[in-house]
Amino acid sequence: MATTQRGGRERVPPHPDIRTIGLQQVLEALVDPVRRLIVSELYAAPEALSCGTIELPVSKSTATHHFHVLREAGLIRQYYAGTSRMNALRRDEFDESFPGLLDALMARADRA
Amino acid sequence: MATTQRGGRERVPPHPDIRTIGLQQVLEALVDPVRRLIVSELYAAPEALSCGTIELPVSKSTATHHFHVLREAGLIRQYYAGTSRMNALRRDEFDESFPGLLDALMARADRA
DNA sequence: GTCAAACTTTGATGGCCATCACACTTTGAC
DNA sequence: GTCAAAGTGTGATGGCCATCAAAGTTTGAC
Repeated sequence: MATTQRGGRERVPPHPDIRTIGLQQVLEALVDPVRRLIVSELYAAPEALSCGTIELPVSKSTATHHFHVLREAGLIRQYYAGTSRMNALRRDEFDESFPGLLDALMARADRA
Repeated sequence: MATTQRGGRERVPPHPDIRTIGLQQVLEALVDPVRRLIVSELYAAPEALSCGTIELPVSKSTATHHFHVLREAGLIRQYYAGTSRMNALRRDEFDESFPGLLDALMARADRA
């Protein structure tokens, strides 16, 4: 009893309703270059990617932190596949709440 | 001699070439809610506004700091008119370098 | 010249956040 | 069961940045 899911720590993390998310939170998420790197990889990918397939210039625990922030800001959706955690952009939903924002940012993803 | 302009402190402050400005700097400028407030006032105004006409929830010295950051990020142009400092959005130039970004952000300027 | 208005500069302070190492958990393979 | 792989959680730390008060500067008005 109470083996794996103790204390409300879900295996599928909570995803906020994008309509409850403000511009401030989104900008705070996207101002970090590592997080923008993640988003641009997902933006370019045809499907979900595991955390490990995205090369990041930070430690694993920091990477976890960044994915967490992006999820809380409504930018990505996460789910487990085996021991890997998959990540996908919530692109359509996000575009509905913030029309044009993602495209405008990703158009410049390469140039610093 | 050496009355007003000592030490290279110009009365007309330097304005960067927008093409030299990166997305990172722009986002760092726009992530601050006070600075977004300034930008949205200028976005809505038909002409340049003096610092004083924009009501801000911070002290004067902090306001000066925010205008400085916005100028360095290529978002506004500043010039003196008497003892007032006027501010205007560098809208067309900025749109050329960051197409759609300002519009996408200002569309949400009200909602947090 | 004097004065007030409108900013600017300087220095100090506080809080937040990205970062890491280290220990831990979960899962799939053998 | 054992083991390795892939992340997660927990402090702790450091640096940066928004903020302010106080003193200074510049200008126009009188």
